Amino acid sequence: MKEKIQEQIIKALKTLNIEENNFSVEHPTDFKNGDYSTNVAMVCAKQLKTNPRDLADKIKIELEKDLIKEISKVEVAGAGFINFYLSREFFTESVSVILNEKDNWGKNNLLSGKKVMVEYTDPNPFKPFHIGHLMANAIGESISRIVEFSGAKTIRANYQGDVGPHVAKAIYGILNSKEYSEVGLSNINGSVSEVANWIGKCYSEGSNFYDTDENIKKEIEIINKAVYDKSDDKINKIYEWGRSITLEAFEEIYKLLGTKFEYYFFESDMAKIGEKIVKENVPNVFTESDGAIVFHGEEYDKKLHTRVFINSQGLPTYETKEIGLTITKFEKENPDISIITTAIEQAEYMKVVQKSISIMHPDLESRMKHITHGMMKLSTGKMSSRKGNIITGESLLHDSMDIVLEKMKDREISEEEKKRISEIVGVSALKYSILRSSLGSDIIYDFEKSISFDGDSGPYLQYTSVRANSILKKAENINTNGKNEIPENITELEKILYKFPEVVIYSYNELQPHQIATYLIELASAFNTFYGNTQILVEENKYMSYHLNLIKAFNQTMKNGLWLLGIEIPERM
RNA sequence: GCCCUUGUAGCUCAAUGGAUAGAGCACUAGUCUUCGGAACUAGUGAUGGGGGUUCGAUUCCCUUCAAGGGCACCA
Repeated sequence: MKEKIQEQIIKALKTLNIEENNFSVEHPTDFKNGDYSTNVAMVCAKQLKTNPRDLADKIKIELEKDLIKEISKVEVAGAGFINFYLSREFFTESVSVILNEKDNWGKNNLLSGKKVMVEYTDPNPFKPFHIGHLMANAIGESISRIVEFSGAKTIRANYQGDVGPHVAKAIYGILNSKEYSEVGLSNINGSVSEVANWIGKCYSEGSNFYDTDENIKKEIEIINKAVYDKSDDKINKIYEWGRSITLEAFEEIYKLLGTKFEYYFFESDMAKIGEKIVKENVPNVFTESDGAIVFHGEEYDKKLHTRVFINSQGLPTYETKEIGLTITKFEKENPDISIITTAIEQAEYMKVVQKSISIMHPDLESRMKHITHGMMKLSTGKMSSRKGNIITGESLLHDSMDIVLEKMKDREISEEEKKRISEIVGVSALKYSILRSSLGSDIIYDFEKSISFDGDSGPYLQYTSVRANSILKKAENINTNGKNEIPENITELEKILYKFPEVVIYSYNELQPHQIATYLIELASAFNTFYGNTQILVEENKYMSYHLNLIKAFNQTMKNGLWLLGIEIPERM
């Protein structure tokens, strides 16, 4: 539609002998200024040395000579805006387009035939899955779906640190725990998530000892080495046990969150691959310095800095593993775009690593994208899994689910269904609170306020949908014959519905899921207004079919939009 | 010290260089409308400070203040 309007304007300019293509056609923020608006008169007025409003009037007259059927009215307003009002036919048609396209409504093919790999979540075995991981997961999943909606084949990947000092600290904590010393591993029982939490606690304790006791620090370093070379049977046993049980616990969370990964990469596998690449590229890319192998980022871009890739003891650092990972991804899948989602603290680091890769493989430079989210912070201070003052993802999910159960306590629904609903709604509350704001800035997590169930929230969107569904269900048995007139005035709901595909494209271009969230809130709010002052299922209503179609179109759009945020809609709530 | 982010209503967040800066929470006043009140209607209230570019700046540039992150052997 936008393109059609642009064509009309260019045609009008031609007859007026004006040359200008630097104007824009946009949606005005306020509906009373029309459905589309152009600034063309203001842009041209200066070079023609005329008053923008007079010029706008002239252009308007030209436009009106040959108006396309989708436009009912053209007006000049404000400082010289030309506003276009879409016609009744346009809106009626767009509702039927939605009903035809169903689950494909809103898709585009900007990435058709392309392959996109998205890496996100990245929790570490032996450490707790905290709200930062929850954040990365919600964002990464949404980005994956937005990319998928744009026609790409999407590959989801997860990168996990299964070696390193954190593992040794956890193992030390386990070895010195009361539970282990009494009975060994055989008697540490409980559900998978309970055991995983216990391991997380052992990590935190081991970490405290590491920081405060020199002797224990040395012990932990010995364990660390043993983990690397697998030289100690007792440690190997604990390692295998702890690794698999924490990974299993993560898997339970992914299931609840609705994520399914195609690839799991582990740091232990990436180190060797990266090390080989780094060593092969000394001295042309990497250089030796003080016994270590480093990359001087600032030599290529003064905003970058130097980082160590292989330390002076000959051990590969995280940077080297990142190279191994990146190259592995391209070798295995050769994605057209490789997206990585991490916290913002990795931003400067990633720029340096990606620069080093770009020098070795110039063709990859434009294909690597790093998106960052802010840090999740407690209102009481910074979270640290080392200090143990973290909120685990699991406890947060359960708190959220408990609130839903509490709200439903008087409803006559089976306990089993209530549990299922609490999962869908609880996850939605959490995901929405993460996805509602743009990526990049910090989220201050306040225990009381951060999960919302009304207003600007995930459950509000679900609730609106559930109500709409409820009407449609009741309408199934109603005879709508002869009730299919269409009112002349256009609802705000219709003025929002047709914009959905544009929002998806915008959201993809910016890689910003919150664009979808913001749109859906506007949409739900418009629906609730419509719902509030329209009587839909009364016998004498001649607009019944039109109203029901509008509700179906709303529901389809809400369903597709919530899918992009990784949120399901329950049958009832 | 250098580099990167971010400063919008009391709070949490929006705003593709455009029109009267939008929401939610909180607060105030209403709606018990039949189809689900996790709702609806209305009101109060904001661009850190100072310059500049522009017909037009929350948006771009400069400067200043403030917060967060990063800057060699952690991940």
